[in-house]
Amino acid sequence: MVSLDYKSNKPIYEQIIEQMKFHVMKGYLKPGDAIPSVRKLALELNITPGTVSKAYQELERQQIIETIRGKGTFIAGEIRLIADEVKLQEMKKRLQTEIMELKMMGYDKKGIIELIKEIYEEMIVC
Amino acid sequence: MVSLDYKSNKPIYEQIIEQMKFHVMKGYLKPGDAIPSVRKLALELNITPGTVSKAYQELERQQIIETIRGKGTFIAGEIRLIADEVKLQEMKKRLQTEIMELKMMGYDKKGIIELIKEIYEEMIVC
Amino acid sequence: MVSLDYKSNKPIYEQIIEQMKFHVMKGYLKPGDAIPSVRKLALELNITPGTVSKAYQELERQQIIETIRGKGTFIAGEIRLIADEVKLQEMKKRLQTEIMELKMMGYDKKGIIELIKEIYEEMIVC
Amino acid sequence: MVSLDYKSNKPIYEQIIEQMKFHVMKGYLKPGDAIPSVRKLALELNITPGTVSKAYQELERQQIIETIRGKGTFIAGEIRLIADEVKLQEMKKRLQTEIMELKMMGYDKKGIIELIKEIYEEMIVC
DNA sequence: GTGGTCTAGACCACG
DNA sequence: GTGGTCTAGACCACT
Repeated sequence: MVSLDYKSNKPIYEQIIEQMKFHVMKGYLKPGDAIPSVRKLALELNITPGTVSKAYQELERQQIIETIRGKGTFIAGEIRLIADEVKLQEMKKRLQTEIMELKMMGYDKKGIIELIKEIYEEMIVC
Repeated sequence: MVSLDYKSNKPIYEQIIEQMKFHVMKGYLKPGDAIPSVRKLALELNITPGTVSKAYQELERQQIIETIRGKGTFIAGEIRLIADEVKLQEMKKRLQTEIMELKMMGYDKKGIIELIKEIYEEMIVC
Repeated sequence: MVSLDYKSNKPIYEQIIEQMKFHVMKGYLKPGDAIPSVRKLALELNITPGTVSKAYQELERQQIIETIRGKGTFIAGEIRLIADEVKLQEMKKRLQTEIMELKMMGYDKKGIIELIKEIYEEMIVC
Repeated sequence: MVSLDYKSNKPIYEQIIEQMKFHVMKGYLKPGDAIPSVRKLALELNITPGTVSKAYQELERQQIIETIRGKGTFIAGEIRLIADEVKLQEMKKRLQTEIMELKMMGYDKKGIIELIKEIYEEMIVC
């Protein structure tokens, strides 16, 4: 369900967050679905529970999941990331950096759009 | 020439790298142009020379700049980022994450492409 | 494991890099093996952690080692130095200089080849 | 006569030394031949006289050239680099490093010998 | 003047 | 515990 790249410089807990979001976006996880307990997932991924906990806390903060005391953790009912202006600006900045990098690698506007489309399609299909 | 966001979680040296690349891409810095000395830029940015040095060394590794011993640092002759497969894969992964976030914020394919175009245009113009 | 020549004009961090590569090549260090933590090696060698860190970062760039966040540093899975053309040219130039010196010291072609063989054998055996 | 690579990390003065030795080895410069004055070469190479002077001093120390006061600088009568044990050991160490690097790039013993031969031939011919 | 290296020490995020 | 970043200051070689 969740596969980690320990060598990546991206923190483990962020990888968990990302993949959970991915599963939700693709519909593998639907509102109300239960997700593994902190301990279970930690055991499964062979990491410390603290790391999983950190991921879950952030997911809860973003209202992707909900914890019901004594019951477990579930995908939230209505999922829609809060699109605050600050967050959007940060994203644009990151995208700007990536686009610059692509340009310097020789991609032109058309090539970049193509690449984005390609990534988009891949994401939806598989 | 370089402006830092000291609050950002992005390391200072990376910010310098990014902005130098930006200036090169936009043509503000052309091959052969001298860039500020390590000490000078450090003074200007109110950081230690070591941090500037780290940025410059990484830029040299990427063949964006060239240092001439005892003389200073200059924009390299031929600038073209090496597009090795590993690097490209990493970039695609990062872009995938951004696109996913956008989708979850409500953007559809068209909207995302629009956003990319917008960012691209802004980058070229200003 | 690593022994430094503090008098050498060769930077300490380069000496560390070189010796780590040596150990890998000789099989003393195998893929997956943990290498000493930055602090531990620094203590052992009586140098500052920053210097060790610099060496490790360069080794990671060359894909000799991999760092796992919060865990430590390990010998990479597949080790094969990337043989880009630029690097090879630099090496040839250095070798050319050495060979010239040897010639001027009186070595002829045969003698040089003998010397190279000798160095090669020593390297493998001990 | 002397062509410099300002971008190289090899000091200018060392490049001059090397090339002078090269010319001597190839016979372009013979014992008794005059070499340019410090100022002339400095002008020609567009560098400061101090750098040329440093190179000449080292060449004189190695008994490759001789300065005759009021006359100029000349290639020494009998040229044979002093092959002291220390120097040889340093060379072997450097060669060892290069060979290791080659091995890790995939060269085997035969390939390395081939490369050395190749470099040797190139050096003699051109 | 230039960049490169190193020290001694600090703080941080991650697991 | 781990590695990554940064500071403040030093020394060095090169030009």
